[in-house]
Amino acid sequence: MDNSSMARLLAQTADLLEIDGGDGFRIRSYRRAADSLEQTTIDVAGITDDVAKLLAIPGIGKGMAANLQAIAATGSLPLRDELLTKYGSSILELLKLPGMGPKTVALLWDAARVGSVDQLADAIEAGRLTGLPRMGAKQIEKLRKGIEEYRRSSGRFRIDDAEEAAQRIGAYLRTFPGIERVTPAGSLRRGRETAGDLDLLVTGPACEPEHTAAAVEHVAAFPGIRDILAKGENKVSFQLANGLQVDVRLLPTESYGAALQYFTGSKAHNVALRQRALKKGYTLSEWSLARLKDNSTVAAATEEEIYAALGMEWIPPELRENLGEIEAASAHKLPRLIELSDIRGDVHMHTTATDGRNTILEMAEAALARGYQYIAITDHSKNLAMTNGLNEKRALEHLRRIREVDQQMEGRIRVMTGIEVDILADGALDLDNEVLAQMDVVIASVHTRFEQSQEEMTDRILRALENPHTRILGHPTGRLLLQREPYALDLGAVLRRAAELGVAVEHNAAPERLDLCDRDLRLAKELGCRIVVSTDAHDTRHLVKMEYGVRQLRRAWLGPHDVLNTLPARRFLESLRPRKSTTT
DNA sequence: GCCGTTTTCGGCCCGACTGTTTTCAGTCG
Repeated sequence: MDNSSMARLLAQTADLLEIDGGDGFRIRSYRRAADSLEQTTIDVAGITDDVAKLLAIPGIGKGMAANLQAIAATGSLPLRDELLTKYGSSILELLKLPGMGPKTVALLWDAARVGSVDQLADAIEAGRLTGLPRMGAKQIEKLRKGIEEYRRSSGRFRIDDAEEAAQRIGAYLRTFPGIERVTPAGSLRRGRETAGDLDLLVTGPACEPEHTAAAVEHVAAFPGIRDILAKGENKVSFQLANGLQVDVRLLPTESYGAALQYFTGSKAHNVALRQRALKKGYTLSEWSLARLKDNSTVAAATEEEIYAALGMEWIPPELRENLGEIEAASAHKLPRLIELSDIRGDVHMHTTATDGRNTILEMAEAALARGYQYIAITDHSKNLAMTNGLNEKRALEHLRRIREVDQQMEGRIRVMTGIEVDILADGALDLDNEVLAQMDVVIASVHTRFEQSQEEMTDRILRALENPHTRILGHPTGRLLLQREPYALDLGAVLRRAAELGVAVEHNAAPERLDLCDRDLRLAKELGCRIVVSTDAHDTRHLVKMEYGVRQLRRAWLGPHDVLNTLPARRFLESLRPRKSTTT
């Protein structure tokens, strides 16, 4: 079992203990152990028979080591199983509803025997919640909305989870002699934020017609499979433990391009493309582009050939949504899209000073290794108490240390000073202007989404933009993917004002928080916003998430000139809103 | 349940906000 799966079991146990009213510190130690397993590079399953090595992992003591051994031996944890038996296997999904914490879950269980989202919906309909402590009309309405949202989003998976699964399965498939290429198609290849399922296209000698039997068996023997849904001559469909459905297709090499094109989609793009093929006297299928009159093949082995035969440039998968890309490709006027290698710096990251896991120096070294020319260290401000946010005094101390590291790097990489300052309910920033004035990069972000109306939230952010020290608006929509709606705000008004004032808007690249969707990014460009893409890294390893952010930018048709942090360090800083001097 | 000790037990991130409250419990970050 991999570390993430073990971590999930520990985290679930923590949630269950909390519902069960267990000791808070014991619960936290389970959470900490889970985090630790996510972070460590050690393969924990491989060392469970060596207690000394287990104890060397932070957050793992004698008790937790025994838990890990139990997991390795049985695939589960006795305490977790016991609690799931007590409360039912669906109890944890309730925690995903907004405003629903362990205490409320416990209350609903005790008072109404509600143990799942469906049961909660029934209980609300039947009016069984009215009269319960802390269950007023507003609270019940909030739950009702939360259930709707939950039902809408369940069934889709975050792109990084899908990607991780694709890589794991791909690595496994390639161990089979005769399997050469494994390519993800579908929404993963198009770079969407979520994927409903995973399409993997496989080619190689073992995938040629009439010879697929052994390869099919190999696919079906993938260790992570929960359930096989279908198994034919050239397709295996299965479900992973997390519910993600995977379709693996074995393809002859000569029709690989046609299949890749077909299964990459989108549907709208393919429909438009097929219409175009028909006009030219061709027919396009997952097997080939062929002449209508005699069914002879025109192109099939590569996508490039197919698009070329239709009189088009090859279209990057991110653009295939039938939003004008077919016309542009026909006129040979596709834009030069931004690429990961265009990014010269990452300007939003946290360190051990607040809730990050690496030091300033470690972040700088990791960014240097990625080939960046600069970074900005932007830790949290004091209002985020839970993260050990910086007050004025600590922020200035931190600024000094950032400058020291900058010196230490001797020009190999520029380390800019910065802060991610919190936007309070009234739109004020939670640090003194004298401190903000000394920072290279001031990112102002909303972190708390209390019940503000759309007007109030918009106003809150507009006020923050007016603060002359705000240089970047951080994660503007606060959307937590697949869990919450964005907090309602008039994004158009915010982006318009940001453009007027020269405040850059951040596209947060972290997949768990992809913030401006491709449509929002198109709007930002139309309105003339300066756009910054950054990872919000809390760990050196998070720096790679830049890749996901860049893919969203590509989906929005953005090029290198549309994004500020493709510029060299000095020009990047000059392109931000001018710094306000300290004294007025 | 972990940790760091003053080696045997006490400490373990905390402040803002909401709703249902008559003074506060619960959630969130």
